[in-house]
Amino acid sequence: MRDTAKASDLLDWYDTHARTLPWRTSPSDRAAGIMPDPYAVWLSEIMLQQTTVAAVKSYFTRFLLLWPTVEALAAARDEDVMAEWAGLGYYARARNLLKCARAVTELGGFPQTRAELEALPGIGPYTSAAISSIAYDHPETVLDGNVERVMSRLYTVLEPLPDSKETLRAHAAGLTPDQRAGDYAQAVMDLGATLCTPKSPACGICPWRAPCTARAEGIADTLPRKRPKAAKPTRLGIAYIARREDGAWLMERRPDKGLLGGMLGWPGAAWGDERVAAPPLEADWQKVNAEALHTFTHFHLRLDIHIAILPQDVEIEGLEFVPKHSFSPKALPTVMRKAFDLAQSAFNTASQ
DNA sequence: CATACGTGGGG
DNA sequence: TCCCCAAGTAT
Repeated sequence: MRDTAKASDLLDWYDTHARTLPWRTSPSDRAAGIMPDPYAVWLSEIMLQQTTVAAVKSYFTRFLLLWPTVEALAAARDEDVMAEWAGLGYYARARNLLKCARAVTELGGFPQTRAELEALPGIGPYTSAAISSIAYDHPETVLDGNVERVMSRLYTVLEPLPDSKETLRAHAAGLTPDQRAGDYAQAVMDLGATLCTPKSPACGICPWRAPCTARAEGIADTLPRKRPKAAKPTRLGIAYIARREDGAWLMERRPDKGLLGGMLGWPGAAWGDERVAAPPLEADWQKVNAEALHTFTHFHLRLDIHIAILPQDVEIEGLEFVPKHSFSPKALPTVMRKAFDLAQSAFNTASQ
């Protein structure tokens, strides 16, 4: 008879192979009663939503330096937080981060239960379970992309995602231990991230190699199955990048809802099937001989760049001039930074 | 329940 | 080059 997967085998593996991460309390420290700061757990989990560990590390460290407590973050200015989040993507997370920090401050601290956590902005089924287990050792079951992959292989779940999600959740719940819930949650995700990887899983050194049914059948690397994705259409647009004579840049704060919501960007017509020539004001606009190319989650974008120098006295309704000394390309979403880089080259060429 | 929502790295 | 994907959530 084949082995049954046991949490203890995974925990033993985690005790010696846990990754060292800036937001993580090691299994030996946890065993000694040292628990992580719930604020750090929450912050890291929000940043890690659909985002790689490598991308998150520097943002996490920077946020903790600037805002060491949830109260400090709650008191931050919105535009400062959005500027620091720039480049990390999924900007609704940053807006919800502030809402959540302010709600938690009002509550006097983070709640511990899944239900209470899930009532907060930006915290869904996965993140509530992650915080409750990692910060408080509540025996909640985390189900993220890693766990879905591990469970689909351990139990050979052939039904494609997302239809198989509840089946996978049941398997994951059956394995979740009452003790060391936080270590277990991080262990199963570490397993998915380091051994049970999407393309070439390292089954030979997996602590669950014996009970893994997909490995026994030689089909581990084909799971989980997923429904095919829709092709990405290409949209077109124009970015109008204007510099005032004193060096200030003409920019707009995008509305909170929708793509790049709450972020600073360049004025320009809405992106669609064709480029609509609608500059924000009359000026001697020059078309830059290069496009900014960018791919979002669900479409490709080709952005023409138009540049102009504006006189000192101009004002435009709904737009703002960002002074030279407070302007930083790093505070822009990546597509806007790409557009800026092309514009800057053009400005430099024009002035030579 | 399906879709919108970023980005950078790897195969 | 291009597609896949990464500690998902909101609507």
